[in-house]
Amino acid sequence: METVTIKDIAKALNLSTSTVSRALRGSYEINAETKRIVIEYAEKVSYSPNPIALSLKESKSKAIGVIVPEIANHFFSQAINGIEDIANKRGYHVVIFQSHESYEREVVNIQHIIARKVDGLLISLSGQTTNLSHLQEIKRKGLPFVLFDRVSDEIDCNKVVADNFEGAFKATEHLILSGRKRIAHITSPSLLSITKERLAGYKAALQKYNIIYDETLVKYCGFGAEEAKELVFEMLENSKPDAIFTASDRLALDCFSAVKEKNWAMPDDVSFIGFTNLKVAHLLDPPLSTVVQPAFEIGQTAAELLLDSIERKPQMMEQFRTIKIPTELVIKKSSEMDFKN
Amino acid sequence: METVTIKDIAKALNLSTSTVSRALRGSYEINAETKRIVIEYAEKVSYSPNPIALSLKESKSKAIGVIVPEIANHFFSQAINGIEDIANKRGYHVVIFQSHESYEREVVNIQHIIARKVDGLLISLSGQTTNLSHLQEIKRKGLPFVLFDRVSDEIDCNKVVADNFEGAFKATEHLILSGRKRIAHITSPSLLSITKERLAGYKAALQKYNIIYDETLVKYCGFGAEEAKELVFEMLENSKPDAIFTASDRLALDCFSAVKEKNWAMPDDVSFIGFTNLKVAHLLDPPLSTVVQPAFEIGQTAAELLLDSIERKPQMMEQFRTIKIPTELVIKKSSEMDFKN
DNA sequence: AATCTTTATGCAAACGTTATCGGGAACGTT
DNA sequence: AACGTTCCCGATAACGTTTGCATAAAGATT
Repeated sequence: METVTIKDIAKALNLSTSTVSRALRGSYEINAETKRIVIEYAEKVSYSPNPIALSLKESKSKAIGVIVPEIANHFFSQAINGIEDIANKRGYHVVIFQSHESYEREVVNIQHIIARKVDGLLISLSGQTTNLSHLQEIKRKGLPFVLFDRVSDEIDCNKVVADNFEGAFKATEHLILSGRKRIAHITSPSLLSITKERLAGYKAALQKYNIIYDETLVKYCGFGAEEAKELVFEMLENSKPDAIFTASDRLALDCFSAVKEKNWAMPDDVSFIGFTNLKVAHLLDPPLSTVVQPAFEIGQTAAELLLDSIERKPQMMEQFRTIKIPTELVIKKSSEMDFKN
Repeated sequence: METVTIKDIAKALNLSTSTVSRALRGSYEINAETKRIVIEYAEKVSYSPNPIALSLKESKSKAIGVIVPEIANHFFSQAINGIEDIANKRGYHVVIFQSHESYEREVVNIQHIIARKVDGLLISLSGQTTNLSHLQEIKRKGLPFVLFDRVSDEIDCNKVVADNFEGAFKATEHLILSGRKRIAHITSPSLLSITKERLAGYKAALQKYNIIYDETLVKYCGFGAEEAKELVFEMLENSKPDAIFTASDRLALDCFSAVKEKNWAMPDDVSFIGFTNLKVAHLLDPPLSTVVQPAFEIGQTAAELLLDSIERKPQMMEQFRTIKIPTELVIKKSSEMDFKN
């Protein structure tokens, strides 16, 4: 793995490393002719500076770290595309890690990634994360970071989220207006902030239309393989909902699948709408209504915020912001008007 | 971003950096008592070694780079999970880059990732890549790398692929056995090796059942947004296929969607089978038959091969291998028996 | 002619770590 | 008393780069 270094150039040209370094960076104090020679030679041997050495010296790396629960999730892979888009435009690399919804993996990932001297972090919390001391720690260290999508109230920092309240409200309202009364809400673990916000939107819509909130219709679902399915079976059996509104890509699919398995017809027996970014929603049977989060845009916004934060002069105190991005309601057959009413 | 270094520990404990370094690595030539003190103190101030400094010194980083066309593609995100699985178990990090099917981005990504001194590379070629000089270059430099899925015949190196011939053969044979005669094959750009192998499998199956190969039934499709759709429209119109067999996740979805848009019934008007890793295939309308590639396992195998290659003693010459992993045929309604025949 | 500027370059330190070498102290062996 | 061992530990160089400082040569100013 022979690589050309500044030293090699210096030796070949009978110059000192400092001169070469300065010539390459176009310093004014180097003779134009010397510069030309150095630059040409560097070009010829295809010199490229060693970013590791730079990182060591400067203690920064022009790289940002991203930690998401799962890249196989559409929402996150699209968000990462948004992050990459901005980061690359501004000259940064993106290093991606997955927590796989595990708190421990989230913590060790953060340690690893910090040790690698990234200039900042974009984090979407794992489903298991309750303790935020690892974040408090990086905040204390002064390492810039932005939370996105899966954020927490328990820490004051920059955040970018979809407007979960609004999305849930619109979805619930739509179900109500299409004649549904017993609307089930199957959602993520109760400690996630997305869960709380969506639940609040759901409740607000019920209230607006004077439907009494029935807590047996709300279920929190963890990340177990069969968990969602059993929950749906049990709910269909006992609570007899006439509509189901799910949070998250994963829940939408698992629950949708479970309803089909029981041969309940959608939308006739039960109307269905999910909070998802699935690209194939319109190809499902029946085509699936969704609340679509602008994942790409969320990623872009989070990256912008982070890079601004990184490049800010240290003296100027930062005012933390929470940016909310509107969602879009896409209605398909799975939640169309209930003609029985 | 105050970080504790070995120097700080040395100063605090009135020792030399070398002693601290050795104590931390448990060297036998350090007094047990001294070791204890150092280790305890390091623990207390939560020292963690600076991997950047190590990389600079050792010229290796315990990190491997992955370059894929698109993480939003199911096949690749699952493959990455397989890669991560092995890499983490063996103490390596994974740095992910996307080429977005662009040759130029592939090249600059490779440059970036090499400059960051990864210990090896896992690459799945972009759809645009024809020129392999960037790979020849890293081969010449002696940097270990493994090609997976999207590989090329034009370079001799380690490769891991699904058994594309077998998968295509089985899919085509299945269509024939269920009564189809005019089987269209919509596939990726002709220069990709997966394209050639799948086409070969398709042809072999036709031949086995004495069906004459009709080249108007084979279409190569690039990565344009509407390309696949128009191709399908045109094909349905002119070539009147009674079955469609597509390569890749992306093509399966785009073509499936196009067939539905034209209101051709599957499987009655046209039978459909795709080469895909879509998790939701069974939820589509109609449920989609697929040739499933063991993406996770391909990722694992490629990572194993790479790490072996990295950790091999330099003196022992490496024998390059190509590992083929069997595919699985999953039949659903979209390609069920044609009762009209 | 003496001094000051300017221009262009080199030297050396620093970032954090480890490996090589060397050496002092304590002990045992002749 | 002289020498060889063993046990611990420290100084230093090195990885590739940038930068503050020093300096040499040449030109400009008295």
